[in-house]
Amino acid sequence: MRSPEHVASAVSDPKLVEERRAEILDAAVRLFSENGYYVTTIQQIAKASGVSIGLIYQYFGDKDDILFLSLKLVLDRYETEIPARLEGVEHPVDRLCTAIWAYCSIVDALRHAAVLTYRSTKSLRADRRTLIQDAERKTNLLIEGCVHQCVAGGYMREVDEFLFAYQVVLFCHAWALKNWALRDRFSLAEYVSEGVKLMVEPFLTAKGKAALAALRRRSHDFRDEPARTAPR
Amino acid sequence: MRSPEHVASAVSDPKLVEERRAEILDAAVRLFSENGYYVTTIQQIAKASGVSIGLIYQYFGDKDDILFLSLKLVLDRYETEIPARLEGVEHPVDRLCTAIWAYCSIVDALRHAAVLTYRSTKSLRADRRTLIQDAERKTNLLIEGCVHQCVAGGYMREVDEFLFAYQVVLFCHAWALKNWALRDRFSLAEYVSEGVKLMVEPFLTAKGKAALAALRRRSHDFRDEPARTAPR
Amino acid sequence: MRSPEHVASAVSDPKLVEERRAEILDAAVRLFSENGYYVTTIQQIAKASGVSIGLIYQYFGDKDDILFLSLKLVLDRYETEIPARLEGVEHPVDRLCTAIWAYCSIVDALRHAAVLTYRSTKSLRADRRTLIQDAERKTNLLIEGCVHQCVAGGYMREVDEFLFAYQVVLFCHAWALKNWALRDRFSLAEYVSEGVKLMVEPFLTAKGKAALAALRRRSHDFRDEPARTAPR
Amino acid sequence: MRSPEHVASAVSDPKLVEERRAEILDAAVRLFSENGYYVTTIQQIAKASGVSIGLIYQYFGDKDDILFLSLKLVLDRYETEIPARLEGVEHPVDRLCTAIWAYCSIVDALRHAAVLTYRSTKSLRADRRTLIQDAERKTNLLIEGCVHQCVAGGYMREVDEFLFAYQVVLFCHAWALKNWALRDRFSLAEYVSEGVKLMVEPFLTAKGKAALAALRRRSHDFRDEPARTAPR
DNA sequence: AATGAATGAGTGTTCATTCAT
DNA sequence: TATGAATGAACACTCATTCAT
Repeated sequence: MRSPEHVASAVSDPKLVEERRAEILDAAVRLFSENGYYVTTIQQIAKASGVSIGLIYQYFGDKDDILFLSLKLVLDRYETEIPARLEGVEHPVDRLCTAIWAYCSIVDALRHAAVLTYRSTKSLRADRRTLIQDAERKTNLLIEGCVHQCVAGGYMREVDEFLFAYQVVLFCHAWALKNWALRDRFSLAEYVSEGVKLMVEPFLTAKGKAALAALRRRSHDFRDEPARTAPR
Repeated sequence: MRSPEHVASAVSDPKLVEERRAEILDAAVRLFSENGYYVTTIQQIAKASGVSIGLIYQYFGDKDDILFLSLKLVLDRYETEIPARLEGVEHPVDRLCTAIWAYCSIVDALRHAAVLTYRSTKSLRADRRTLIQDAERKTNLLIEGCVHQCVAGGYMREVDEFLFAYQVVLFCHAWALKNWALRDRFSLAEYVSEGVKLMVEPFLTAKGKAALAALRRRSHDFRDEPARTAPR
Repeated sequence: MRSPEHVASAVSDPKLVEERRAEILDAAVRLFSENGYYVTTIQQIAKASGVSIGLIYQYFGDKDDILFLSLKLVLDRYETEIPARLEGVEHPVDRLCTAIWAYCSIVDALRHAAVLTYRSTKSLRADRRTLIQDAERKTNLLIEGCVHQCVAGGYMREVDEFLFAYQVVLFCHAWALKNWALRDRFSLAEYVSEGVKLMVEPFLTAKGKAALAALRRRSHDFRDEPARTAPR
Repeated sequence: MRSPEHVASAVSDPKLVEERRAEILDAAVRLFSENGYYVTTIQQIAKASGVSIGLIYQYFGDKDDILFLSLKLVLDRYETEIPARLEGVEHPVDRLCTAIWAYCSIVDALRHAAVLTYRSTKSLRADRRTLIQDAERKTNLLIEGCVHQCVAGGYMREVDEFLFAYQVVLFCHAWALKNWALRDRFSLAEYVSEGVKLMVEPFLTAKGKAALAALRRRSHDFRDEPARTAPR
């Protein structure tokens, strides 16, 4: 999962590689997110992660590698945490709403890092870019799956599931991308709630609507839902 | 409109300033869009626009200025061309659909430049960034206005107009941002058409639905609509 | 005197050359004095003197020319004004003291420009530097002449007249060079008065001392002497 | 003493910083002295000191830093070597004359660098300029102390000690500043000897004169005095 | 005679990367 | 494995000078 795929290291002990890379990437993601890829220097990453410059080059081939794995780290969070949050949630409508809620709250936790994926994917070498796009597609499929179950279960009328899922994903990303415009008008919970009204509800069948109503009764519009994402 | 506001030039003749700046920005937008802000050098811009390095600094204070005016140029296109396309369009539903169509086709024409606004706005100096965000807000209001008329005219049921408009805008931007994922599945016309189905149709009242149906009869699902934006 | 010697102009009318050069040099001396030769740009000189950049190159060959004539202008002031102030002064001791007073007050009026001669003479092309040094020598001879008359007249005992004169000149220059250290402790009049005590008085014969005493009685220690240099 | 105060280095090992800075400053002082601050490029300093351009920026913040430490180096020489030469010299008159001799011979050894302090102090950032002026004041106090002892010991009649000392300092600096005019007329030893006659002797009391005469008998007018400054 | 737009070599400075220790 | 001093190509930006008008 935390795949070192495509990125070679001069260090042999895989456990050490794992560990050190995590430390360095942690600092890199923070710095890239705050200041951007080109503005962040290797020196800064070295200082922030408490290792020497030379060591960074033992664990990463070059700066592009660090960016790649930084972006991968963010996308892996989506891919890992959304399913984790869906665990135990059975009803398709519940699953879709929970997925939206989960995605938005992860984006909220990683706000700057989420923006980074938009800012810096193009700075990646072409082959790496494709890998990142593949990872994004995979996350989209998570959402698309939820949508499909809703449709298949008769809770939602037929839609272009691919595009529908993409809209949902964009909506979640927007919480980071356009936070400057949104934060004055919505809390995260309100944002998710409005998102459901805007994107999900209109497509629900009678059966689906009933499910959503039941869900709302239980969760008071998601408002009491504790943030399950560990804040960073 | 093509506002040189906030950016001073060493050259006095305003006509010449207008002209040269346009030439240089033209090259800059292209290069920034293709390769990114930091990767693009002033040398490259100079060569691509056929002027000397020194001359660029007679028309722009520094590289940040060039980025700012490049982004402004793109946003100004939205702000100018969407109203132009709406001219003569009367019916609120028609206006909303036309706005979506117009926005998407402008984004299509400026594909890389539209991505640039997401990639590089954060590279701007903070005060400049605010100006760009203001310009984005203004374009959003164009869409929001269309939505409001639909609601006020009873063609659409009540919605959070701000968020609705933002969803529409994101959808249009997505055509550029996620073109790598969308182009295999949709032509531009199909994309717009699906967008209407996904974002507009579900909210229309009976009256609104009738209007949309009439509209579709006339325009054959937008599919025959010629691209009215001058390609760049 | 205001010699355009060694500096060619593209403009033929000598009166115009005289006039324009004066305007430009006026600005140049001020800017060079305040900010230094290398920091001052031709653009700044053009703006400050109210002429175009191109015109400057009609009246001066290059930037070095402007520096040369700027320095020459300052040295010419010494050479012109010191004799002017000595006019009508007969007694050798009086002449020497008046020369010191005159030199110091010119330096005071041209404070920054006087510093410029120390800062920037070395920036001149070698052949030009020699010309400036010649001009300095000429001013020194003015002082040396006064010293010689004192000695010849029996008012002063024998000294190395050349070195004595140089000490006097340095003392006058120091008012500009070390103004940061001197201005808190002396007014200009006090400085000159102390200078006479330090450099002249110890060398006076009895006859010389009497002359100085008479002089002081008349001029109240120079303290009431009005500044005869037109401030610039 | 060789104070790196106010200038930070990216390199941690203080011994290495000391060493490298010395190498680089050595080249910088030479180049600045010969060609001036603005004409000297970092490239030249790098080449002359045998290090890379980048390395210079590991040891100095910017070019201004290099100038500051260059000037400081020169002033530190005065401050260190004059007291060193005075060590063991007891008699006040002897001390004053020795100080003059020492100062002049240091100036002689650092001829161009001494000129640099006059040429380039104003090129320094304002806060740095003040530090340099403070250093100059400190050296002046060295001379002033000698003068004071002469007066206190009854070897010299009362004078403005501050100004007297300044005259002495100017005289020493003049050996560098006006070397083009002086070298044809005086050897260094003659210059110092004449300086004593011009500045010191006239103020000596009978007691002071006797001391000077004794001194001269011992040192044969300073003429045999070996240059104790290591030439650079 | 006068203008000022245009030029581009040259500057200080940065920073990814290497490599001796 | 780990360090961080050392490198130098590459960058943004400046400014003396030219020249068409």
